[in-house]
Amino acid sequence: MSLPHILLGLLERPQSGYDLRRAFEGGAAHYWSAELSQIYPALKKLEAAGHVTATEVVSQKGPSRKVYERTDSGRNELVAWIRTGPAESASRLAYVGQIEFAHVVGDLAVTTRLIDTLEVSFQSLHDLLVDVEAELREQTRTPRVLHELIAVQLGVATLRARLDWCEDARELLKRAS
Amino acid sequence: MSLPHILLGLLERPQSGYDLRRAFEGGAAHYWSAELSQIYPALKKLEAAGHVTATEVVSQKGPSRKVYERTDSGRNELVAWIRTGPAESASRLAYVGQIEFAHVVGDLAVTTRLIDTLEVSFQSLHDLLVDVEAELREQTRTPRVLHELIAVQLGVATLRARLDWCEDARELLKRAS
DNA sequence: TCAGACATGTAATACGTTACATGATTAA
DNA sequence: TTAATCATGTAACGTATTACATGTCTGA
Repeated sequence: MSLPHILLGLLERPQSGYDLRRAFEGGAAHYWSAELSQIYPALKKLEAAGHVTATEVVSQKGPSRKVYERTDSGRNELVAWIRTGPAESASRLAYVGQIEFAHVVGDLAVTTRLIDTLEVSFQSLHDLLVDVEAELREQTRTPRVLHELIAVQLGVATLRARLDWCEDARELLKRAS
Repeated sequence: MSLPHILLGLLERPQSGYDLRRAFEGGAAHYWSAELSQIYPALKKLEAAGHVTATEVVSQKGPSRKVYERTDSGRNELVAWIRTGPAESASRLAYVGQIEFAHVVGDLAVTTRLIDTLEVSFQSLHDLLVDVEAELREQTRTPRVLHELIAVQLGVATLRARLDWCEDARELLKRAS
């Protein structure tokens, strides 16, 4: 049950469901994602549980927004979740399987193409996270900023490692052909 | 629809459902996982589709096993999947959120404890993968071995990066306290 | 004899994606 | 005028976890 807790965390600042989805396309993309069809019901359940409150706000552009705000109860629930220790779950990176099994194709160029395509995705997320990291470095080092910095650095480190791997893997494939 | 394809890939060597689950606890753990309750129905569907065949084999220990073998049709399906390009999906690493939001706890020691616990998991998977990598390095460099090596190196590189991050993050937290 | 590994399965529940439904505002 | 973005929601379907159900063999 992580999505509700992730939403509670992101609601450090009051936001609408629509805003929260944009977080999953931006700085939060490296660790979580959810569709609007999952976010809206999740927010309703959090409201029913008293963890957030909703306020209808007239929007400048488009229909009126429902801005959600975290309550003390929601804050307590978030703290309790964090105190239970790391919420680890299994990785599901199908593309690694595709590479591992790609020998059945009988054409190393297919593997190289897989890696080239992956590299583009890795690079764009990496660049985005580096920007987020730079912004955080310019801010006063409050506990909040410190934690955000640590979290984004995990993403940057992971993506740097994967980008390096792309080069190394391509080199191994070139030597083998 | 990745699980069936992952299973087809792992069935490079004929195996039972029980065997396949053990793969997800071993060398395949860094990119995929599935429970037996998901594996058994998936194998049945693959059999119905003609992508695998099942053979009942009497076991030395315990009840008789159902050993699945990939057919030509299954091999073609696997190749087609790999040729469609990388199957990318969103990351879901709730523990990164826990760290990002941990400032609400108001106690940096909690964040440090999260990182310490994560480090233990990272280390054990890292060590396992390093062993797998070493074994592959000793084998003749066939295309199959080359691809397995490349895949496992992505896991090793990712985990090395995360282990380094654990140290760096702890250092930042120490300076801040 | 009893716990743990071996071995296969189904059922209930929870989580996540895609498709559907509606409508306003803005910029090209 | 028409496409894109803003904004909220439901329904249908697919994927994954937990719990249930059954039974054998081996070693302590």
